[in-house]
Amino acid sequence: MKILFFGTPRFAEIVLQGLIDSEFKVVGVVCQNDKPAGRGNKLVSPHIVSLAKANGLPVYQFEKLKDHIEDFKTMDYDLAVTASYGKILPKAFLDIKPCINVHPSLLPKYRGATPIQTALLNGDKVTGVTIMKTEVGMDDGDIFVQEKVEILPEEDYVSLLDKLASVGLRLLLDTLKKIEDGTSVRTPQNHDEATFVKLIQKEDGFLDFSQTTESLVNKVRAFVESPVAHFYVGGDLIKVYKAQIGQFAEQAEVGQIVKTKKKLFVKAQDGFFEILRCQASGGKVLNVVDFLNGYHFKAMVVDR
RNA sequence: CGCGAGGUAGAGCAGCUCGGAAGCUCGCCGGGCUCAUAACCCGGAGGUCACAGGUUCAAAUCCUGUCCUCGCAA
Repeated sequence: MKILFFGTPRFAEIVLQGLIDSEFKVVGVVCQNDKPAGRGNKLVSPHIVSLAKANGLPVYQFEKLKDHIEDFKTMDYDLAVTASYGKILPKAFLDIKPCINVHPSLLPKYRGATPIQTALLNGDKVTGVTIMKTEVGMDDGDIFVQEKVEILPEEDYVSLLDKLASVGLRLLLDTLKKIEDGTSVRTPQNHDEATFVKLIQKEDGFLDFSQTTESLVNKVRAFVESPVAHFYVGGDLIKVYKAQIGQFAEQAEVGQIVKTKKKLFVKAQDGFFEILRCQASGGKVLNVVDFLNGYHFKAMVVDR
């Protein structure tokens, strides 16, 4: 079975790698356009482009799929697979060949672009992966298979994404086999139970210490890749990559910074938010011990 | 040429304005103290101050160029 793959970020990369290694033949990769990024605003290709090229696969980066329907019609493939492609596929494309999607949530829960972050933000203990038919509506197609995945307390966006992607890959390969055999079965979603996730804005990463330590830690876990949980002290930006609910028996005002030789806390609504890994502007991401060795606090209360 | 910060012991930083013996914290090695610690004391090893030129009696420090890292914006 020849597969045309649609996907852009890391989640898609993991799935694509698995497909390449499988018995199925990937005939091409469609991903988003190169974008100006980083210092100098140089044009940067999505990571997945190098993976595709390293495996000799043609890469298609179309501004609008709608304008390339004829191109797709002439392509030699049997089935399209989407995984975090990042764009809605037009009906004209979906009408050409069947298309299935890998979605990292227990649909109909968490439809949309940020299911993994949302599960972490909400402090969920369980999430999952769903293989479903790609339709015009957002993540509302019939379900082939779904599997629960436990979220461990120390898990963050990156580790959870890896776990979900590898489960998703296994389920996808399973489903592809069944489709090939003609034994696949799919059931409609219960649309009444559907929930939708929000897109993430940069300011969503701001740590407001009037919130609970648990919600702050969840924010760190969810946003570790982007936009990264952060706050300001004395005008300096501090990004937090790893944190936990701290154990510290002292009184302090909300937003006050408390440090010992090897530990760094910020008082939050209901306790101490302990920073384990962070970064100041211009510096590298550091474990808290290294950070404390050199960083000079310009204030001992976070900026509002 | 989008804006900005930085490269100094294994790690994180200070020193640079105003040129004149390489310093702090952590780690490491050795010793000591304590019922105990989110601890403490003594000693030790470890650095071509990113690289290359230039100015000077003298450069981590001033000037020029190169390489690398990071924050912002998009």
